[in-house]
Amino acid sequence: MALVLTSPPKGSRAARTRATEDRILSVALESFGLKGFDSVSLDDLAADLGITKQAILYHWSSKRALLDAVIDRAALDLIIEFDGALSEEGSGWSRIESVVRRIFRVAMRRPELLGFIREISRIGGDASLRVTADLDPFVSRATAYFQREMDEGRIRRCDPGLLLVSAYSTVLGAATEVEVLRAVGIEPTLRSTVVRRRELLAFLYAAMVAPEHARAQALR
Amino acid sequence: MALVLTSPPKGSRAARTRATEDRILSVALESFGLKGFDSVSLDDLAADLGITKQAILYHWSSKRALLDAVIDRAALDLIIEFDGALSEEGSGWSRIESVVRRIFRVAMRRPELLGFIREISRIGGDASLRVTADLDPFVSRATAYFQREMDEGRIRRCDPGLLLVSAYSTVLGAATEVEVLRAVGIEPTLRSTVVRRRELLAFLYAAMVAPEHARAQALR
DNA sequence: ACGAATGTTTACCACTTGGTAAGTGAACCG
DNA sequence: CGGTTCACTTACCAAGTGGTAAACATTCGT
Repeated sequence: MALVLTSPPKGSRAARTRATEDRILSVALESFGLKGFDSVSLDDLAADLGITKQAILYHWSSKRALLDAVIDRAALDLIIEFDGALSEEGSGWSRIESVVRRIFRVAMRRPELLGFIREISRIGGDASLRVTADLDPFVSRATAYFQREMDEGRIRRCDPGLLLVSAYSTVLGAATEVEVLRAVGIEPTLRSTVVRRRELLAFLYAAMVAPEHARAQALR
Repeated sequence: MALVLTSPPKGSRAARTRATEDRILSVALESFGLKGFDSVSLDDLAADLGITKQAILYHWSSKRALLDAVIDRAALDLIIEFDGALSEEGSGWSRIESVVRRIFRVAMRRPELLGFIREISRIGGDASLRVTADLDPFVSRATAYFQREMDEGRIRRCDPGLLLVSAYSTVLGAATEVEVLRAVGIEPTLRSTVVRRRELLAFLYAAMVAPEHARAQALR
């Protein structure tokens, strides 16, 4: 009876509460990201979690409040996934390359995370403001990084914000638009993903790297 | 009494029926595209149209059947919007440029149309299959076009399907990811859209045009 | 050991959902 | 003209929605 993993409570009450809220946020993020906020009822969530809807409403006073919490967690997850790449060493292009690889990895392993950001964009209003605010520090770091790379002539000079958007939507699209891939006759298998990533890197490389720098690198 | 525009029925009964169905499809496309399929109830649609929900269910037997009809109409609209660009004259790059301009125009004037395609991708299943089937002829034309351009050395050689996806998601993203733009500090005004389009064209140009060809063009 | 705080459940509610059944008035056709 | 078809409405319904109230069990502080 000592080590039954299901019912017997482990850890302090506070710890278990945290664990429960964590589980709820996880499942909610996954469901909202894949199916959409309105398509997932509190009863659905509760059923997935093996609890009742009212247990969820105990931790957050409304479905909307739960959404806010999920937004915060998604932003945190995103930052954790990507911020490290910006801190990695390596020259300009290799760092961008590592970010792209990371996005692909996230898109494959956690499609719900990127889907959730899309969903929030569509919901708009306060939800968008919240995720924007949550991600602001990260966005600042990224644009500052682009700016530096441009100043040092390693990537083509242009508006850093727009470059970020272009790169973001290109990578996110290539990583997530499964249906579009299917439409052009590409089944999204692991192998095709590798090919896609390689093509995309070439695409981005040609678009971003400053011509002089590319020539200089090639001559080495 | 003769020219009251509201109530008095005009045209044959068949014509009026067609007009009603057309209105329903228009409003449904707009609502589904902007708010999502599950977020829009039949009552919402009916209220927007000034009719009753049952009038909608008279023309289509279920909400799902209505969705299928909206998919067909969205695909038709897309093809009408874009297919012409593929037929325009002009050299390789200028044709691509005109397609990009057209997508931006559509994204600005009819955001619901591109949003709807995204929504269908998320719904998946039969809905995705349907839109894929609807768009197949158009996709075939586009990839064939890319293939030809590559064969004649006007754009970089790569998988035409992947190139289409990259270009598609880049343009669609830059045109529609309003919230992301906001996050990087760009308010989506008309002027910023023009700037974005110009930057994006440079981005795509650098990525797609074959280097030799670009040099040859530049030397002219 | 005991009362209080905490996390969860059962019971319930008003409202909305997609969908059905039956009725109504106008347009069409003989 | 008279009946039938058509486009649509009014009247419902069962299931599901987010949310409230209260009961209940466990764990905590004392």
